[in-house]
Amino acid sequence: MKTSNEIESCNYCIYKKLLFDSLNDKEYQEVNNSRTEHIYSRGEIIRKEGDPINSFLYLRSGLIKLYKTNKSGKDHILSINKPGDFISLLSIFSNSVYKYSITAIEETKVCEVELQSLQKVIVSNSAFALRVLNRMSNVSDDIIESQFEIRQRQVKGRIAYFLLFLADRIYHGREFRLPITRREIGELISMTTENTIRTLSEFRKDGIISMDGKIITILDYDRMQSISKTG
Amino acid sequence: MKTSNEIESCNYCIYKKLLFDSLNDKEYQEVNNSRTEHIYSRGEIIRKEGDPINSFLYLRSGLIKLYKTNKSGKDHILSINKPGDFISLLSIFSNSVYKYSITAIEETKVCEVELQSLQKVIVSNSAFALRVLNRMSNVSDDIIESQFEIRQRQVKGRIAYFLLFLADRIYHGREFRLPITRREIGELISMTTENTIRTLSEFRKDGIISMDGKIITILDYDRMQSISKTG
DNA sequence: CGCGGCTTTGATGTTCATCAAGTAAAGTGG
DNA sequence: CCACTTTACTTGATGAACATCAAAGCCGCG
Repeated sequence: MKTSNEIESCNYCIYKKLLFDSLNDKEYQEVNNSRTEHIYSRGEIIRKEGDPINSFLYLRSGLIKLYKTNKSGKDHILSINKPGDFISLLSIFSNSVYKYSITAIEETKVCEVELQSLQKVIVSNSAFALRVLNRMSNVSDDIIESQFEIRQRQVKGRIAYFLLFLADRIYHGREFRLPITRREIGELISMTTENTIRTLSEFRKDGIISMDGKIITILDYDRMQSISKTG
Repeated sequence: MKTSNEIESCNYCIYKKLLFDSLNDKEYQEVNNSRTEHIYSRGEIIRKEGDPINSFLYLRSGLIKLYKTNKSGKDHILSINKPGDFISLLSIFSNSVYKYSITAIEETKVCEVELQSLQKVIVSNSAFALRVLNRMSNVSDDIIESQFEIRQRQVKGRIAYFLLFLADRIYHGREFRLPITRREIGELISMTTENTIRTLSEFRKDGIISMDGKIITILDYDRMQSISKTG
C-alpha cells in the first residue's frame, strides 16, 4: 500500500456530487483535513475481517472484493465493488471491527477519513448523514440482492449472471478482462473451480463467448441473458 | 390485521431501553403520538415487496419472516426475526418501497411510527439516530451472515444450523414447535421440500432429534453441533 | 530455470432435484 | 358440524447436477 503525498482535489471526484455537495465550507474542511489517500495494487489486502474500524473508506478508482473466510480457510466472496460504492459498511457505526475482508482486485485508490471527523459532520449536518446512510445501505442491499439472485440459479445461470454483471455494471461493454481468477469466480457463486471452468468452456464451445485467457467477449448477448434468466 | 384501540405503555417494552431511552420528553411525545400498534395473526402479510414505505416498523412480540419472491413465483426466505429486531431495514432512508416482503409466522404485535416523526427526532437527536442505525444495520448484517453460513453447508449441515438457530436464538431450549412449514424451511436453506423432510427423518432415525408433527426435540445436542460444523 | 498458483480436461461417485403417489392435517363453505 | 378441498407431509425410484480426485500443461515471478 502506498500513501499519496499530494492529496488530489475533490473537485473532479465522483463523490463530490454524491456526498460532499451538501457540506458547507467548514464541514468540508473538517472532513478534508483528516482525509488521506492510499493506493493498493492488485491482490493487496485493504482490511481484514476483525481489523479495528477507525476510519471511513470509499473507493475512488479501481475494483475491490468483499469476502469472508470460513473456519476451513475457504473464502466466500460477497460482492465486487466499483468506484461510487462505499467500502465501509454500516458496521462503522455499530461494530468496532470489520465483519468482512477487503482486497483490491485491480490497482485501487481509496480515500480514508477519520471516523471522528465523519461523525462530527454527521451530527451537525443531517442531509449529509442521510446521504452517507443511503450509500451504505445500498452496499448491504446489493449484497443481499445478488446472493438472492445467485442462490436460485444453477451453475450456468450463475456464470451467465456474473458475466452480465461485469459487462453491464462494471465494464459497460461486451469485451473485458476478468478481474478475478476462475477460483474466485467459484468463491463468488458458490461453485468449485473445475465446474466454473467447465461452464466457461461450454459457453465458448457453444459460441456464446470467446475467451483468451482472462479476456472475455460476449458474442451472443441475448442467449447469455436467456441463460441467466432460465438457468 | 387488527389495530389496537388502546395503545400499550412503552414502559415495559424491550425497545424502551434499546431505543427510546435517549429521547427527551418532547421527542418521546413526538414519536409516541404518531405510534400505532397492530396485531397480525399467523400467516398474515405485514408488508409486500414493492409496498410504499411511509412508516418505521418494529416487532414487539411474535415472529416474522423476511423474504423475496422470484419471477417464477418461488419464495426465498432471507431471515426469521424476533422481538428486538427491526422490521424496517435501512431502505426506509433510501428506497421509497419495501425490498422484501414481511409475513407473521406467529401471532405478532408490530409498532408503527410515522416516518416523518422518526426523521424529525433523528435530526434533532444524534444519539438516538445512532441507535436506530445500529439496530437496522444489525438486521442486514445478520441476513448476510446467515446466508454466508448456509451457502457453505450441504443439506444436513443446513438443517442442523437452522435447528440450532431456533433452539439457541429463538426458543432458548431444546424442545420447540417449528414456526414454519417444511416447505418454508426449504425456502430458507435453498433446498427442496422433499430433501428437507428426508433429512429431518434421518435425524429422527439416527436419534438426534425426536419429532411429533411440528414439535421438535433435540436429543443429541453435541452431535447436532458437529453436523452443523462439518456438514 | 524452477516453483507455485492458475487453468484445463477426464473419470467417477455423491448429493440433490424431480417425478410420482399416497397419507395426514387443516381450512372452507353449505 | 360434516363433506370437501386444499395444503402439508412422507417415502421411494430415477436421473441430472455437481463435487471430488487425478493428471498434465501453462504462466508469471523471483
